[in-house]
Amino acid sequence: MIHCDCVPDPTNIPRPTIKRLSLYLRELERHESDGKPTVNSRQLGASVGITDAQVRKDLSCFGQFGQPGIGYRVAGLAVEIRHILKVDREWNAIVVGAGNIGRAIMSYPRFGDKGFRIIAAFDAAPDRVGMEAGGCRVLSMEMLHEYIREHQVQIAILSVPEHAAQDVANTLVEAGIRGILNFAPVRLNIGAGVEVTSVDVSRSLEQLTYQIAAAEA
Amino acid sequence: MIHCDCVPDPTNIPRPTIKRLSLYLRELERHESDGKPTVNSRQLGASVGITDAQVRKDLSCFGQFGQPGIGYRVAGLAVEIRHILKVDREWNAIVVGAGNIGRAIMSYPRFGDKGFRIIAAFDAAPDRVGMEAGGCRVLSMEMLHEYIREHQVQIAILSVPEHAAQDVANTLVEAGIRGILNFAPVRLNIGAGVEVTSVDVSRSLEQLTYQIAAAEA
DNA sequence: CGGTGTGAAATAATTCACAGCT
DNA sequence: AGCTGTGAATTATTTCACACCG
Repeated sequence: MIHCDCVPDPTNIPRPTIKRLSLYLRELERHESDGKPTVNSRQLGASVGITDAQVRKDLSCFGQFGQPGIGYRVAGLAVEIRHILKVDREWNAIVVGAGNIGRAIMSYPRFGDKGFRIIAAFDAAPDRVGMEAGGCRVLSMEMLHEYIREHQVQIAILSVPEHAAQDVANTLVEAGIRGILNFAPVRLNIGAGVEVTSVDVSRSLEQLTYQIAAAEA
Repeated sequence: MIHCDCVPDPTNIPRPTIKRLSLYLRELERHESDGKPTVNSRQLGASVGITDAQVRKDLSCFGQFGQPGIGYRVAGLAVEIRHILKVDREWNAIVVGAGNIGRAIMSYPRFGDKGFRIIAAFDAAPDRVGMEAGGCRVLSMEMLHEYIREHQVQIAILSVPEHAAQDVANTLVEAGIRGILNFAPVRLNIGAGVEVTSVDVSRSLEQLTYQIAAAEA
């Protein structure tokens, strides 16, 4: 169990590996609350739907965390993965766009458990300013820039309508945001240095219809 | 422009290709409403962030849709892609779990535009039964099974709490659902013949924090 | 044993580069 | 000229298989 602080050159770590890391962590947390002390690569793989070899290969990118003949210590591995994903710290997030999706995000209590603190929300519509959801208040969009700087906000959850997304994203970048979780069905045009991850429900539905049809062919 | 009704053996079509198809379609619809008659692979690629060769390779899995020297007819290609993704028809969907996320989905008007008709919602909590959002009503969970059969519901959008997700999914499968869009952060254990696609916001946030940290290293 | 870590082999996906069409 | 469609080459990812360790 070597704790490696210097993450090895991230460019040669497969993207798919990073995506699976989140799944492993989720599963480890489940084992943790079940009180299971260890887990092996086959069990972990089965629970996320992949092979044992893949699990071992993924983890080996970051260090040697297992014990031959035993498997992985659940608690220890969870700590390692949280460290790799950088969820071993608190992140300040804001919601931008307090429509239906935005307010649903504000109200979801589980983000706080995971270290994502939603500390404010913003909306351009005057009648939404002052609303509250999940214990945080909706502020005027005019305060966005200043707020991000003053409160060291690293992450913005962007849930404005499609047509406003790029403009608002530009403001976020100018204000020094570090990452954007984008719910609008547009590709944001963002310079280097700011990361974007998108969630697109329509797209997911389209994947589903394709798969349904393909399965019965 | 050959319209191929027999989709070639779907097993050898790369998964990434299918994911990109949705992006192409989105972009084509944008061009369509801008009144642009044609688009070439370089433009299309640039707008979704990939190379022109990739665009052509993706499309060539399904037929020959382009015209040398010209590019692709925007409207024609959109029709083809809708056909491939099976969004050239109407799909009946229900929302199961009328919490914050569920109601946000019900209220999102754009799904209807794309052929996804959300025709009902269900919740186990009596105080949520009878609520309305986005023009559709919340029914009792007890009616779920019967409703799916009687109304030919093909897709369920599952937005119940994590601990209930597997149970509800089992009910959906028994009732003959064909696909599930899963918002709960669990891997659903579902037999063959029912497709599952997941949306996991916590996971997306974790991808984001990893990327933010990796970018500055 | 039972299980990890890891090179080597196999498979999948992307990019190149160019013949051929308009 | 301008652009598609596509084999061939390259690069990325997964799987295999086995040495080695507790």
